[in-house]
Amino acid sequence: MEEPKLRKDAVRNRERLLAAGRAVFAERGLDATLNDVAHRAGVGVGTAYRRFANKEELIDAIHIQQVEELERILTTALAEPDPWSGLVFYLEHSLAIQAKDRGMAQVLSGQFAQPRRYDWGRDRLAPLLNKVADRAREAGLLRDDVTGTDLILLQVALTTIASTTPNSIDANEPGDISQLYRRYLWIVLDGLRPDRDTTTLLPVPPLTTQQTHTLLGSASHE
Amino acid sequence: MEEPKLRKDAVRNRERLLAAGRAVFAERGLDATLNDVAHRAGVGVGTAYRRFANKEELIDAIHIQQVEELERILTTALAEPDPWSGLVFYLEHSLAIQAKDRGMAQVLSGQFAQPRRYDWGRDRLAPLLNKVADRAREAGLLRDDVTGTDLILLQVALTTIASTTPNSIDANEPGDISQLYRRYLWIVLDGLRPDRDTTTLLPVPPLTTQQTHTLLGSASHE
DNA sequence: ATGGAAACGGATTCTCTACATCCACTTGCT
DNA sequence: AGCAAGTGGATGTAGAGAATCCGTTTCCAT
Repeated sequence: MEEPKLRKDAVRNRERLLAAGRAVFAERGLDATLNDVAHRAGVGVGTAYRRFANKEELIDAIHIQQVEELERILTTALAEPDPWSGLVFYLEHSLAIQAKDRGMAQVLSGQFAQPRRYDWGRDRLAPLLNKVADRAREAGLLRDDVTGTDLILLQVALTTIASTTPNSIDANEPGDISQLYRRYLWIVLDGLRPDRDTTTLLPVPPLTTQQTHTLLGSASHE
Repeated sequence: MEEPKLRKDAVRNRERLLAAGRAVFAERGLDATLNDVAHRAGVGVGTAYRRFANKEELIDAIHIQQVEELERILTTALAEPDPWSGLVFYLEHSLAIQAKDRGMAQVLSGQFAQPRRYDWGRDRLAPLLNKVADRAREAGLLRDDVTGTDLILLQVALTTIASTTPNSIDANEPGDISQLYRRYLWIVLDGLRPDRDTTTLLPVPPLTTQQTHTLLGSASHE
């Protein structure tokens, strides 16, 4: 193994940069500059570029942590005894995170698509998410024409609202809007339940997992 | 009135530029360049800048046409005898247009927010859209906690999917994905109907029209 | 038909912005 | 103490889009 072992201050600065990166990318999205991140970390730009070859690499490092976070959420969702509650738990938490983390939302929605860069994360999360959907569907709590990939796409759609909304300073103030996405999440959830008079026959088939990943991993917007 | 009356070739070129602008902005979104548009119009850049002071002004001119188009759709929706069909008609058509016109989607979703620039259009469409929603709700065909602003926000969310999807050349080819957004539209529509066993109490109140316009008219993303 | 105002084309200039490097100086480690 | 490792931030570079300028062409009123 090649472990050049960093000096103590180098390790400390790497840590600071990661934390600052999370904060800056969360607030301003992934077009923030490595200079911005360095400043926030209280460190020179040169240092930033010695610790991470470029912005991509820093984003990758952060992305790994975030995938692990989502993995924990999915695991918890699967541990939930009621499959529907598990599904709701996942969507609520995943969206809550993305509402506060613009950068993460960008990666997960494929709006920062470096062609195959984030496949690793998707490959890791997809099976768990599919299990969440399958479990609910097989229990008769989720309409039977809906799959795990549908949850991804719906999440992408709702994330738009979550990130359009300003992150209020005080979420209790009247007129606070930071939770607005939850309103639409619950409308969607009602649309996903099977217990209704008439469930509409959906006009288009769902995507395969593969198609979904291709779509989100290669689309480039603005 | 001040009508400097343009020369015949100038009028023709203005027309070409408008058409080219619609095409280019539809395909590539609003970050396309006036140079791009000029090229597509078969016209020099200089000409483009003589006919339209800058990109903004061209976009404005196009935007006016598009608002009128939406107005016609809303009017037709209101003429529909069944209020629910009217609502569906509006969403289907509006989304279909935005799926093919990335630029329009950007303006309507507030992703190209020049602070108060597009208020005119919103002010003009909002009352009609509210009427569409009210009519359906009062007929008991739309859940009674849902308003016109909800339709706007849901539309914004669904537009994300519509514009993430590549505009297929041939919409009949198997594996075509250009209609995918309709799948989620219909899930949402099922969530909007009142005829179900349990309608969930929504966790957040709807936005006022004013709030919605502020939100979409000032948010900056990308 | 003709003269001159209007319009045209597109190479060119201007302005920004982000990325990345370089090197004189400082710090941590043995 | 000594030196490799690390640091800061001014500076260089590159690329992209906006807009202009001016020599040439086109329109149209007389």
